[in-house]
Amino acid sequence: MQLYNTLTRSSDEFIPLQAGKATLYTCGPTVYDYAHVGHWFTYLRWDILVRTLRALEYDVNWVMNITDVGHLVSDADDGEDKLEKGAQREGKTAWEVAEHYTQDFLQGMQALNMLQPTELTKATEHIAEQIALIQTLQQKGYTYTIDDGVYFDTSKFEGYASFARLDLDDLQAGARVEYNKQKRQPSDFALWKFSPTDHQRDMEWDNPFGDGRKGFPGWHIECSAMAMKYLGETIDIHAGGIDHIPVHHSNEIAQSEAATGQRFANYWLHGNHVMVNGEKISKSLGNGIRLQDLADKGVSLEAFRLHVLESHYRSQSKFSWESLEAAQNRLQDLQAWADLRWQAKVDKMPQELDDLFRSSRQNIADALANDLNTPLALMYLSKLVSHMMDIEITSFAGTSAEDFLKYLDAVFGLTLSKRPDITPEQKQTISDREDAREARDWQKADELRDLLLTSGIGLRDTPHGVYWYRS
RNA sequence: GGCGCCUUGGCGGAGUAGUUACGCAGCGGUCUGCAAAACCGUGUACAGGGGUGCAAAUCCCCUAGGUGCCUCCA
Repeated sequence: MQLYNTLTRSSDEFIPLQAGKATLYTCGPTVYDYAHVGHWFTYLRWDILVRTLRALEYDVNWVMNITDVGHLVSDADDGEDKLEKGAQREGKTAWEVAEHYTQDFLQGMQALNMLQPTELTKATEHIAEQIALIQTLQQKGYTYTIDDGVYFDTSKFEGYASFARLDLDDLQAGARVEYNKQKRQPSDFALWKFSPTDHQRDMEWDNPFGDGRKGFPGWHIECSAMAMKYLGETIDIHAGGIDHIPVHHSNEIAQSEAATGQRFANYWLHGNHVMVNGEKISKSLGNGIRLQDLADKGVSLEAFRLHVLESHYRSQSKFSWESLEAAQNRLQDLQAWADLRWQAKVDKMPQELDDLFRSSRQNIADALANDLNTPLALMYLSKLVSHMMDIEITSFAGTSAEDFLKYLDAVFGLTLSKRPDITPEQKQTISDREDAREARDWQKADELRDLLLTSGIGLRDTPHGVYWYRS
């Protein structure tokens, strides 16, 4: 499998540490607000990554974090983080806020038919691991403590700038207002923050770093601590949003590799952002469309998934209702095609068609294995479908058909193989309608057709005969 | 100010040198009891200018526009 690796800025052959196994860490949500479609784009990208790895028969050990503490709003000295801020806004405790949005996120994952990570880890449940990692960094001389917390000294980690290709001098020169004068370099980041003295935080823990003040972990340390706990000091693949390259992932690499002396991750994958009306999605722009908004507009989440697949994860995608409608139409065609498998007039596919399925499946697999080229993979599927809708409409039969649908569901996360046959009664109704048409009793024929429509069964009269589809 | 990325037909979106991408929508036609579908046909798409090559959407340079990061961010 080829993966575009941010570490090398090139498409590299994927070679796991252990043959046949793949360890994967993907950055999960910060649960202080509802996830918007941009978040789901990225999470669906990694869902496809896992599906592709599994289709290639890798045993995937996948960890995703839930950031439920410590994600600082800024470097300001106010000791405020997103959870605490969200809590203030909603009149709840930070714990309640985290729980609410965590549940919402998990429901979203399920609704989108996303795979479950092997481990879904909460930052608040790994405070001890984070403290231990910070202590290791202290012992190795990578940290310094100032009034508001323990910081990582990025100047002590050689190559800090190389991952993101940062120019630290320019970073310094061009840096905006520097809030924290005690920081040695602008790029230094908090490993641990002490609680503010003027108010009580909801989330805070005892720690060995200060003068007895309680505190909470910085954002970056959780990913390193949890990734290494579950996946080891070196992991195969680390994936996340493109925005994380210069800060979060640079920091993860610095603190992890400073602590262990080992390469943290061999492959770094970054998903590009999705734009709405030419702008990135952000709270300040008020364009944070949520899954609920899709449902309100009558867009199925499966259509949304297909829409995500229609662009490549590394290109800056566009989100629009028009595109979603196109995806919905495309999905309906795929579903109508999948329904053909119950209406075959032969026991097994003709050899020629069987060969076409085999080559299509190979092409799809190759496209996915080539840095997750989902749009190209869908092209091969569409070509096969239109060929069948054209001349092989009654030949979608046998285990080849079923296996192919299952393969599509496995790699794309669709539900084409799970679409059931219609009932014997419904089949009888179709047959009765055919009789009525034969007798040119159009009124009765139309009544029967309408009857089927009320149970979600549509009919198409084609030169190859009548066939049904679920609408 | 610094560092990147991008610009493909009405819309979305693949494609890193030589084949119809594909999808959605549209248009003309065939077929059809009707709706729908299906089938056939159809659009001089590669931001602009220059360069290299037998050959460029694809490589190089310039220009224009867009956009991302540098600050929390999928």
